[in-house]
Amino acid sequence: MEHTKGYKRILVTSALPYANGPIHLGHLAGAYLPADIYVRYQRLKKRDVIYICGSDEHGVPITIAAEKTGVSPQEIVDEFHFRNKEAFARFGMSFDYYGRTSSPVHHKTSQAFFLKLHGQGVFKKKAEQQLYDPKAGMFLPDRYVKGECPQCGYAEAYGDQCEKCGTSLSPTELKNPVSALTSEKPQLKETEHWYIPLGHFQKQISDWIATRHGWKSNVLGQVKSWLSDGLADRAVTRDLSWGVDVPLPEAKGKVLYVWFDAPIGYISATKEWAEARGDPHLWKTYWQDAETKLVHFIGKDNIVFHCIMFPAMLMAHGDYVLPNNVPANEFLNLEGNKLSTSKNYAVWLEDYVEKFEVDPLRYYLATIAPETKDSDFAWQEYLTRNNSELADILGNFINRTLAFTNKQFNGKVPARSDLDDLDQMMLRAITKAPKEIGSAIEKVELRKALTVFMDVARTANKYFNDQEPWKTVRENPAKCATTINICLHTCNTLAVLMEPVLPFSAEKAWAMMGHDTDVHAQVWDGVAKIELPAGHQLGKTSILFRKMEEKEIQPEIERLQNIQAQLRGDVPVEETQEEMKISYEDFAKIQLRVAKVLAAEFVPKTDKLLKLHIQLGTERRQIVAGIAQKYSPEQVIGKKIIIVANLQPAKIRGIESNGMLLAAEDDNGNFSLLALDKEVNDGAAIR
RNA sequence: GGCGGCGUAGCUCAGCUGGUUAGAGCAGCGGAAUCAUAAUCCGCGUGUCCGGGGUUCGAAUCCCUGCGCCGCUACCA
Repeated sequence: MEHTKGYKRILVTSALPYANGPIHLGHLAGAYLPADIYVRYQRLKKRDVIYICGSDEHGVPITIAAEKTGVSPQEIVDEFHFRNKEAFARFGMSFDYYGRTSSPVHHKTSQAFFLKLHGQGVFKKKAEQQLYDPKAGMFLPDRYVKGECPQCGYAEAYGDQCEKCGTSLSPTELKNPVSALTSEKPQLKETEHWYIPLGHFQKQISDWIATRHGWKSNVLGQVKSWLSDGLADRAVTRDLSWGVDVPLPEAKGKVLYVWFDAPIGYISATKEWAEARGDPHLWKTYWQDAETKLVHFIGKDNIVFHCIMFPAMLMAHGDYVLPNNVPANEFLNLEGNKLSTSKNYAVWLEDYVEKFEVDPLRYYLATIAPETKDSDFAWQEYLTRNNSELADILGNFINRTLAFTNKQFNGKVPARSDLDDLDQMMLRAITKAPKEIGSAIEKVELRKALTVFMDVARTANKYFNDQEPWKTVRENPAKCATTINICLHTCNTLAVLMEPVLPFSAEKAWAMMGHDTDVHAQVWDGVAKIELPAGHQLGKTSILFRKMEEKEIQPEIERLQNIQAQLRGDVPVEETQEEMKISYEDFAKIQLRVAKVLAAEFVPKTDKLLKLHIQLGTERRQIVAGIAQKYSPEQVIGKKIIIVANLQPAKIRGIESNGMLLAAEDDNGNFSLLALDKEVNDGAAIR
């Protein structure tokens, strides 16, 4: 099942990650790791392959993130572009080029694409009524309109969805809508946009889909569902200041819709790659020559864009190849729950690489790749797979072989002599493995590939046991030499076969085998026949996969459990507190008073605590406050602060605290003691 | 509401176009071995294959239906 038959080159893309947040495990398992494994394998097969990715940097969520943090959209995308690029590199992602859609080449490319379609009369122009903020002087994206939810009455619903009851909305449905930018009441105003009439491509797309063999059932299912619903017109422009300007004089203040420009990012990034190689036209070979096999790796949320809209755009344009396959993955869950970027329920790649080894994560994620259904990442299982498979089966086989060779043969490859049945079976196993693993990777069945791969190491351990070289070393040295010779060849084979999934370990293993060549440049098909001549000196042996301990992953598990507990409401969360209305009587129970700080000192052996002596009119008290990370004793002595005077006394780290100081803290960790506007005497009550 | 995917041993999952006593890994139990990262190898158990109906000589595998989980999409058929 050589999918690659009939093709001269392969162009692989992974979904452009959206540059408003960091990369997490779900992204990796779905769109990035499978592609990287696929590409690394194709390189070892000596095929002409390039791997293209980059940051998707336009669209409303980015302008919202910018508003929120008070910086420009460009600053947001700069931050995440470089952070994500760096994190990917540390994870071993082998992109040939990692571009970004804010680049000039991309702007030019997508404008040219738009103009070509526009020139062919592909688009429809439609006028429609949209909400407009007169004070800000702009049309409001759905997310920028707030108002009362018509379903549940929640006052802070957004124009696209109510966060409270979950119903999806359109901005005109909201009662008492206001602009999120200026709080002005938005007005309906006419605006014009260009639409791509996808319905015109319905037949062409259906016919093309019908020729797609070997596509995954989940992908075909989604596509057919869309097709049977009938394809509708879809806007390719919108009123926004952040994005690729629509290259028409009458389209001032309009940009290309992000869904339209993002996939063109694959093309722009390929152009930039070609330029960087000093061959500016090379990109055309990969995008416009029918002998190119184009493969898009994505998550299931992206199916419609890569199987319907982008192909329709490419068909309309006419110069481009269409995707050969779109092996979309399902989603990865985390410890049994859905990942959530906004709730911080995720494992972030940049955090992971600071604390742990990369290859065990690549291995575990590949073994649980959500190929046919959602799968689950569990730290405990990650640890088990690392210890019992990578360390005990694969690593230990290589280690026992090398240790034995070092001890009995001075670290030199012993000569092979007559082969018995077991020897021949082992040799057959390593000859057969590249084909089997390869055909699984070719079909993007990574779990299968990994199972076959690990079975080679299992077989090798059995072979070692059955031949008992520790006995034959005395009784039959020639047989012992043969056994170890074959084990060493097996190690050599494993070192290359692990490269797509375990690139860093492959380098280590290859060096341990005494090679000074590049493991990434080996030839997949000939791997079992690579010669290790008798007398070849092996490199220095070291442990390939370290065993991990429970205590290393315990903090990670606890962190996730805490977040879940908060989401379930076991721990009160801010939102419910905000919502709770209290009576004046409730408020009156709290005595707030002004206090003057007389003395302050750090509480020994704590990070956060200060012990304060305060004056409340005629009364003196001692309180303990958790502000030491933000304020030193010197900074607070003499200050007038606000305290809760009638709080039950408590002992904190054994020190009595008779009251609580008030301070404000925002989401970004900005922290301030409450202070007074004018001078009043200490002890004054607050009402 | 419509559509799609999935529902198999304690856990995580394989089982292609229907055909011998339904499989693997992990966990558990027993044994062998001692070269090796307290590593390896061998043996052992359990399953109304989500429920119900149907097609067939024969279904985990095909069809219908109900339930559950996940996702896409929506008041428009």
